[in-house]
Amino acid sequence: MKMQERMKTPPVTLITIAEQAGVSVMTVSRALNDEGSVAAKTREKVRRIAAELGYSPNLSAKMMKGSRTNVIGILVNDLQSAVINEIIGAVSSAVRKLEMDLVIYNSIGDSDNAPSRGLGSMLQGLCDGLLLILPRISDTHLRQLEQRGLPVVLVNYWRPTDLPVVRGGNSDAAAAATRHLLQLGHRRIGFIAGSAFTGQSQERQHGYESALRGAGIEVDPKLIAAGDFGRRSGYEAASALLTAEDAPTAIFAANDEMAFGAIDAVRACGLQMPQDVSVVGFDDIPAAAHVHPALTTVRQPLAAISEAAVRELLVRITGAGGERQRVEFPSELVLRDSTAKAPGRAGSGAAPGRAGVTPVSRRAAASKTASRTVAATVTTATTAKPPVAAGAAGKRTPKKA
Amino acid sequence: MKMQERMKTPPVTLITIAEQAGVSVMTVSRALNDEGSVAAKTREKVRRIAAELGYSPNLSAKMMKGSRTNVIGILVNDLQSAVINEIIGAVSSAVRKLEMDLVIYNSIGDSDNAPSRGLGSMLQGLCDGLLLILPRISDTHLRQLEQRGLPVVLVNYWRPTDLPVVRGGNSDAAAAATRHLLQLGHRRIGFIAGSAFTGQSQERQHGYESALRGAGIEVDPKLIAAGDFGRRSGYEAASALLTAEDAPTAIFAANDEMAFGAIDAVRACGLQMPQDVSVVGFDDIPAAAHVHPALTTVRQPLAAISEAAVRELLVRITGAGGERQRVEFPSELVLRDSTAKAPGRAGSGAAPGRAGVTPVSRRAAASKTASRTVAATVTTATTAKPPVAAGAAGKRTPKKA
DNA sequence: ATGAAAGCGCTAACAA
DNA sequence: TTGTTAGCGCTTTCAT
Repeated sequence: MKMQERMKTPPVTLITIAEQAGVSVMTVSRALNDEGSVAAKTREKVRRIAAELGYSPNLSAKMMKGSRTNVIGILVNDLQSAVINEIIGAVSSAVRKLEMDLVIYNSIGDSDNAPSRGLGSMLQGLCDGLLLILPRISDTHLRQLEQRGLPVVLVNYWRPTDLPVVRGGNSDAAAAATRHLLQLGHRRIGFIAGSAFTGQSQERQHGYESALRGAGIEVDPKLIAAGDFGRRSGYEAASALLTAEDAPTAIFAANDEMAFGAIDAVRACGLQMPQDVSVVGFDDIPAAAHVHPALTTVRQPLAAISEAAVRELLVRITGAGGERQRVEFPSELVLRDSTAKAPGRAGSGAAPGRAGVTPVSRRAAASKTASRTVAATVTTATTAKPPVAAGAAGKRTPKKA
Repeated sequence: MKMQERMKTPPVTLITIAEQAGVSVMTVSRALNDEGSVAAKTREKVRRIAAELGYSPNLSAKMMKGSRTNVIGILVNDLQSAVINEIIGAVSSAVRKLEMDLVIYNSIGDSDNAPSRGLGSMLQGLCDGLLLILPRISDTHLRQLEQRGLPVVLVNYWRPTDLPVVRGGNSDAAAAATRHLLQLGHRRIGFIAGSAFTGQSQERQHGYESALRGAGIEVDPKLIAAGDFGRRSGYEAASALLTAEDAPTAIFAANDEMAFGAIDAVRACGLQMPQDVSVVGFDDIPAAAHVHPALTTVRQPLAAISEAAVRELLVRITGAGGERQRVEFPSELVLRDSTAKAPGRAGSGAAPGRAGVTPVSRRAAASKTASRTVAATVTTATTAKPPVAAGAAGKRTPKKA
């Protein structure tokens, strides 16, 4: 016996069921899909047999006939990213509510050249529509997608495109974060930029710069350091900023990971957090509440974004109408313990609701993971009105279960 | 103009190419797949045209013919889980090396009843094989899968099954963690169990109990609390343990999330970490290094596990032979700052390499995210020898980029 | 209410 | 080397 034959049950098809039920294949199809008219008794019988046999439809065949598969696809390039994972989780819930299925396609590494191969699979087959999350995809490929006629919605994409986009505020919230630092009396505020793929870093930097200008402060290019959204790059950028002449008293990193790196750098320089240097991040990934000191950062309403993205996609799949090309949700500033009054200054103001709070009581609050959120300026959607009133001032951060 | 017709390019099929090239469909198929014999010149031409037209094969059609799709699927039930995400990332790399594609199917919520619907899609179509990661899947469904003849490999599954399993050590590492606490002088050590789905919590509890017995300590059921792997449940379980009579001086949680909750609970009880109470977790999720105090925990070699799982799956897909039914990798204890000598005791020993380290210097070490790892007992695989020599004592934790 | 036939895009098997 | 035929599982169309 050289070949140990595996006992595979031949797949159950409509034919199998039809034979068992003594009806035609077509009747079975109709019975199972609730389409056309089938005698109640027949449908009952067919369904029972299908259940008994453990029938499950062959999606490929279904799709080949051009009908809907009820599967929507997500294309991501970095499953390690906490933000992306939160979005995926939220999308997952939204999709489930619609009784549809979700398939995630990980195109990590396909930075620019080869995504078409993988895309092809999703495209041609399987899914009715595609959600692109923080794609590094090139414009060329975006256009290819569009032409295929497969419904596509971009999530958190900020570069110019004609494709529909659902996203969270960057610029306004970044400005709010910067103003928060200004109110604490900081005058030299460093910025650590991320990579440019999705355009988000640029938006955040824009908010940072406009807040400075709004306060009558010149933007100093020497205070702007380049990073790549990774923790290490945040460490290095912050180290450079802090050891340079006329170092900043506060650092605004374009994402939380880099902010973590910046915190490490502050300590490595022998400085105290937040007394000597304040640090602000962006994203409010779960770890942001758990680092020490807990990170003041900006949170996008990822659940709302995800739900809207799915809704937009569905509208395009069904052709129901009412598409929006741009949907934006305001982000909100989350105050925690990584920011404090600028050293050697009384501070020209205090954080809302936190005036006079000493570092000690701040830390106590941190241990309970409590934090307050402050509304960022509400971004008005380009072609649609802001779908939710997110970001009410003073709203409590929901505790993570 | 009521209906804004979308301009969809009709999909490029073999037929399109065949017409353009003036050959038959079959020749095109052969040319593109390098199968059969095709004149070099013809193949060249066909390929050029295919490229020009941006052809990408219809996977569904391909699969319907029963040929390989070069896609492997992952079935998960919780994309929010940090552990699962790390596994997925590692699997992703492994799959990419094989020039195959990866599709993730999120079956969250399908705890027991309805996974067949979603499973069906993956099964019937799309993928050549399936990796089940920490599935909550019922035995019935497992068996169904097996019978379909679709190659399946379970990752980190601990309940009894005939299906192939690749997993990381639980029991031995949990015993090592418990012995670590014992060496620090702790005698009353609480255990917070997780949910029972994958059998992992039971394994960890088993290690905990056997270590206690090995030290001649009776297992006290009152020291064992039930959780569900969520942070909140860890908080509640730890609160209960700490406020009970004869409270433990150390708590071993079956995963990091619950350990975080336990740390919160310790503080909420007005106790100091780690002077009054030591806490140990399991998993070493990224956040474990960033909480305060940094968490002593157990790390599974997820990269090795993932690679082995993919390899096992591929072996089954190709029928190349050399299958292993059980592959296990030893896990290792990661010492950080959440564990210290038992209060009011000299301690019957000290953690390897950390004797005499005061809390102060411990915290300093934490800020650099430095940690040491200690080998857990090596678990010998059931039907195969341990594939890697993971867990050398004293090995440095690789710094996260 | 039910059935028969055709065909989606592709490839295995045979034919030329 | 190339082409023809058939059919994968399903649904749409047109009959009955």
